[in-house]
Amino acid sequence: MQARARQTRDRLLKSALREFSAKGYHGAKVDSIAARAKANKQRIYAYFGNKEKLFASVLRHSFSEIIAEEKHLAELGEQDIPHLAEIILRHYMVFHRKHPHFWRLLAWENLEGGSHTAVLRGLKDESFEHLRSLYMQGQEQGDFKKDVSFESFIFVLTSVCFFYFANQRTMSKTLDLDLSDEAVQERIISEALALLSTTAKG
Amino acid sequence: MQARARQTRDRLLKSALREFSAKGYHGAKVDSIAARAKANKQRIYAYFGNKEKLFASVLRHSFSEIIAEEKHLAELGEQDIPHLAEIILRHYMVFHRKHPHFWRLLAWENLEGGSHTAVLRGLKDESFEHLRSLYMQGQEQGDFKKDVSFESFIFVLTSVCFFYFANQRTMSKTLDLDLSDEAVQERIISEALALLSTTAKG
Amino acid sequence: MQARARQTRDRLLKSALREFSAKGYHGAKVDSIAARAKANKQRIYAYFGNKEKLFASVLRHSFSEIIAEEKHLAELGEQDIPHLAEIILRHYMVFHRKHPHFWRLLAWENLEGGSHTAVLRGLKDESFEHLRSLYMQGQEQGDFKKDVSFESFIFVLTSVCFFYFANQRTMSKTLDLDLSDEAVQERIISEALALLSTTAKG
Amino acid sequence: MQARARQTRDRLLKSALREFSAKGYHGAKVDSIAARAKANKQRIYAYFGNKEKLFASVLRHSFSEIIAEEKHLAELGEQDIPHLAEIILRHYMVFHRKHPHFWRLLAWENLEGGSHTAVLRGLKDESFEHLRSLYMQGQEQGDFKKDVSFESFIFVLTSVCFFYFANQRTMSKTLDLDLSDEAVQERIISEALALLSTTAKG
DNA sequence: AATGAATGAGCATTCATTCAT
DNA sequence: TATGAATGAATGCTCATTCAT
Repeated sequence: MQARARQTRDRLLKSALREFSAKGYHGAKVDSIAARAKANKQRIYAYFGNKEKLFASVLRHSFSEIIAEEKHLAELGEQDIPHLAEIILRHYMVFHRKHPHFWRLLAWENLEGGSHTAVLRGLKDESFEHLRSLYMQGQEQGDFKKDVSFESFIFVLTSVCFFYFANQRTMSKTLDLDLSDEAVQERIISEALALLSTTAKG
Repeated sequence: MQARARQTRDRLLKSALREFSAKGYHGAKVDSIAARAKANKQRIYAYFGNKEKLFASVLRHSFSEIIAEEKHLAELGEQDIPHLAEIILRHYMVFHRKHPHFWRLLAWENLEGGSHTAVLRGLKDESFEHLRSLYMQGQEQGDFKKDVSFESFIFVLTSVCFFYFANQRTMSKTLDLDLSDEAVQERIISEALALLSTTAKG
Repeated sequence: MQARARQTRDRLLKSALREFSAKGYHGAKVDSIAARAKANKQRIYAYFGNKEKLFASVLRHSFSEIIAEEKHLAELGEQDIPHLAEIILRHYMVFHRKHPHFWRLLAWENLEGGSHTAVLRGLKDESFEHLRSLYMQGQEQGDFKKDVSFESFIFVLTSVCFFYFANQRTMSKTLDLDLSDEAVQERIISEALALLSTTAKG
Repeated sequence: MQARARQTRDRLLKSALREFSAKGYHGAKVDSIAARAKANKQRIYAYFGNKEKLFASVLRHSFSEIIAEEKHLAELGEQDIPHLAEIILRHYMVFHRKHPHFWRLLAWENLEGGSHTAVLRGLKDESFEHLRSLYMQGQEQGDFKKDVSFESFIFVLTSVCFFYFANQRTMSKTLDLDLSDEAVQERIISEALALLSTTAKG
């Protein structure tokens, strides 16, 4: 593949990411994707086969690119264990804010049948395994309750962060709070952490 | 409106709910909705105006029907305060399991622009206000931490339940747990409650 | 046919006249006609058969009603012969202004194939025959040129009047004159009469 | 635009002219236009935007093409002034016979709301201005009556020609004359000219 | 490699007409 | 007589995909 072709392909991927993220699979139009990429529509079929395969490519490509940034979590050390909940919670909040396409693509996937989900398998494994070992060490040390498994621990943290962004529109109305405001976000974070008094010492 | 018309209208609403819930606004097709309802396509325009208004009707109708069931929460009394977190968490888990369309419609709305969200305004207010007063009473009594507002409290509970269903597919893979299994669900619930040691007494 | 039915029928005819005149056969909608008449759509089929037959009825009914007013011309006497051109020209100008549906229905008919034209046959005959005899008498007397037949005479007069209304929109633009203005109309009339120096005496 | 595209576009324009001329804007169907042009329906939207814009294109294109033929009138010289009425009358009769779409499109426009008429503005101006100067010169020379403005003069001539074709069907019945017969046409022309004894000399 | 041209199935919506009460 | 309910064939327009240059 020549340099020019690579560039066209990249532009198409970027454009497709924005379209799919914004409008979902059915809402995104091949014409728009091509137009936004300033490429000829036909190139999509030349490079990706069809719309469906383009979607899968977008998922694979942007997820791996995004998740590459998660290294931060993989570099945590023993000294971080007592503040693990806060570190993770803040990490994901920053992460979602930085990568607004992530939760959207995930949500589309969960809604539209998840036929491309296979792509995701194993993507998070590494950092998760590291966090798991830190958490279990924390349980031994009495930092975390013994009756709360790592899965549940990470599940709750993940839920809050995802939900914060994914349901921002509707929850802002329900709670009469502007969740897009950073101050509000900070308040929710600190209060949620207070609620999750993770320590086993009570 | 005659009886026959009412029936046709109801069939259309039901069919539309299923279509919109399954495929979202753009993915749902008017033809399918009519076909599934065994009604003539034109009836949709006679009764609802157009696809968009049909969607709004579906939202309004099924949400109000669903939320009518939330009365359960509105009937909680003082004696329930100490177990409020558990009651709410279990309530929403049951609720989502029973009404699989709810989180889907909500998710589509959040993804597809949320232009119909106005419909939802005020729907939850009543039960929420009741819960809020119980929670604040609980704070006075020392059942709940004073530094955790009702908004954050309910936010975390809501997040976990919504996320449990909305991201079931992807999280099952990530955590290597079958979240559709009731036993797994029970485990997550109880561990999450352990994590949320809501009591102010430590 | 009962009184109520007769009223409904009449309202439908009136409404149909306005719709067909304004939008032509294809542009007029059965629903609109019924709605404007505040009648049930189905009545149209009960009373007239279908849209096409309704159109024919409108043509027949309103033409005969309109033309009944042409009696004025049938009452002209010998003393009017010298001013026949002016009388006829002014008559048709007033006529068209008073019955704006007339030229429209005629124009639709001429455009859309004229399949209903048979309806018109003989409608004008009476007054025409009277005018013809006056004109021929005028020719004998030297009021009119002998080399101009009645047909051509009436043709030119009719043309000017019809064209004045039928092409008002486009001719106003072409001539940069506001033909809907009564003063302009008067000017055109008198100048046209000057042009048609009908007298055989020069 | 490539050669093939240009051909397709031209075929569509031609087909659209026939359809719109025959059935008017509402009566013409996009499917028929495409079918008659042996082109894919979608091409209409690619080349013209939508039905409305196609109609405007047809109007603009065929009118300018037709009117290009009016040069004949723009080339008249001083020696033609005495016979101006006859020249113009015969010119328009030939013109209408040759371009049967012209009066039809005009008539549709006048009937259907004339929202596209703006397209026509200025199209005839040139030849009209030339005729106007010849006419005024003729008035000076005593060829034409001083009390008949150019507007009225041209109005009457235009009326007769337009009406002759536009109301051929209905007038043939009314006058019991076959206006489509060339001999009849010739008779009407010469008699009308006799009637319009334009000369100021009487 | 890239682009313009063409296609056919699909989609939301409308409309004349018929059926049932 | 009158009205509401239902139908099926359009109708203007879009879209993913393929063909030709």
